[in-house]
Amino acid sequence: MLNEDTLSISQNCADCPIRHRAVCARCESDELERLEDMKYYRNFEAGQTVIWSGDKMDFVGSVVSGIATLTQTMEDGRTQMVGLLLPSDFVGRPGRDGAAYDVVATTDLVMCCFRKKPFEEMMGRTPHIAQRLLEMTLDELDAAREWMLVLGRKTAREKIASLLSIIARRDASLKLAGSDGPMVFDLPLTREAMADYLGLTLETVSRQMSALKKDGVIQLEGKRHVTVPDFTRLMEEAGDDTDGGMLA
Amino acid sequence: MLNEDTLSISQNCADCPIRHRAVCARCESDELERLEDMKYYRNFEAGQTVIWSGDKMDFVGSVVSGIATLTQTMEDGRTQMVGLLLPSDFVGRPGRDGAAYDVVATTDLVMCCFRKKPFEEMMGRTPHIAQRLLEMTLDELDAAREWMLVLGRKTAREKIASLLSIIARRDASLKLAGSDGPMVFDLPLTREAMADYLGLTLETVSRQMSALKKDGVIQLEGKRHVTVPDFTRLMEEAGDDTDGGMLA
DNA sequence: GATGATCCTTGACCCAGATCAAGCGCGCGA
DNA sequence: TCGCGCGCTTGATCTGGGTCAAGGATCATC
Repeated sequence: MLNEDTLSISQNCADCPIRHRAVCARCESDELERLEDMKYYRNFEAGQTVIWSGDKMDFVGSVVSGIATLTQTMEDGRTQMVGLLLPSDFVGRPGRDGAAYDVVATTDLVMCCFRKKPFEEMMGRTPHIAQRLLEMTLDELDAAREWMLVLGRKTAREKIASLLSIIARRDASLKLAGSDGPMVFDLPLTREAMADYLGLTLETVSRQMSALKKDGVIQLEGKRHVTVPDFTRLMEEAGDDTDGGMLA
Repeated sequence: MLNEDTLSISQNCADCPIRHRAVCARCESDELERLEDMKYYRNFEAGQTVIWSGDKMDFVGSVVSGIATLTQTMEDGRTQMVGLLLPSDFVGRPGRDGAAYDVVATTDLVMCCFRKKPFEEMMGRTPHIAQRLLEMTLDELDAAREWMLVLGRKTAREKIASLLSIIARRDASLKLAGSDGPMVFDLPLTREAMADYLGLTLETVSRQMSALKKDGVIQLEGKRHVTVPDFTRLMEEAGDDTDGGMLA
């Protein structure tokens, strides 16, 4: 429960792995220098809670490496994941003090944090930071709305296929593109986390994973290592427009 | 299917009903003048489609009066509402050409539209427009995430209660606040639209409305006119933290 | 005042996914 | 090497909400 895991890895923005995709993507080197003054790194272990819903937040920041989840919980314990934070994703909301959601590290996690006050001030004086954040927020809003369709209208099988295709697509975009060969990746989520993402129980997740495997839509090695022999097939199972993701 | 309903009501920004809440909330009068050059009003009748998903959009804009819905539809016809657009809400995404969702007028609707190109340029040169849009987008993102919890984890009865409490709260905030008396409002949505919002069928919506009525949580006069004698009770039925909305 | 059309309600039945329960397999600490 | 815990699978049963079907209420048009 102690988040004192603050490790000041001396690291500078110039060779940051998320340099070109995070909030700071469009900053010039003099602006990066100013950002470096207000920034610090924090490390979290898999399973650790980064922020509790309702806590006061005195920082905002970016995921540098690892994966975290945004979740909302009702009093009786029902929980729903409302966001999946990947490297370069932004955490926290300028202009608001309390955290609205729990943030939990799913894997080991490194975050680049900015002290909130100075960051807000800088955002006021540096338009393209706000513009970049707007862009990122609009993308997140689109993702959230896509997810509303999944939660509201898709069957359990379609939900699982949707999640797998999202993770597969993201993984492919990291490991530089190309190659129509089978897609291979490791699931970063437990069955329970998948259930929380999809509004299902973990038993249903397990059953549908088994069904997709039996039907040859995916292959499983162990519980987490997934091979997708035919991505188009997976997309069909997800109920998505088959040609959907192919533009852009 | 003809949207030629363009009616140039001569109207100026100074006495616009959403002046202080829309994207232009923080604009000075000289900036408003520039906005007036690129703006025009459009009227739609209840039921008319404002934008088809996938269409090229050459404008962005704000809802001035009336209500519209943002919906997503799968090939087989399943549809999910992903946003409810109320006066002052923003439509369209700067920096993207195609519309991502269908926008449909639920009631008669007046929109204040800006030609997209000039608006984008102005946004580049006027930081507080982007900042205001960021603020609004972050609010929408929060609303979308709240809705993900509703869609993923709530029962039919809780879903209905959640929707009613949202509409009741919004209505109260318009009719200036105060008064612990019963809240009274008209539902702006058909049972089918409510179903699309909540990921239910219209039959289930109807049954749960009847159940809430029978249990005295709401009173119904006709199909649309709702009285909420005890808002706290409604919030409990929604499964929300009873004291949730009371801060701020 | 009949004739639809639209929107809504209610009933009967069914099924996808939840719930309850048992057990497997793998990694880890003693 | 054992045992124990965690993550996962699988089976049996239950149920909330979907599906199908039959009207009712209100309104506009003839």
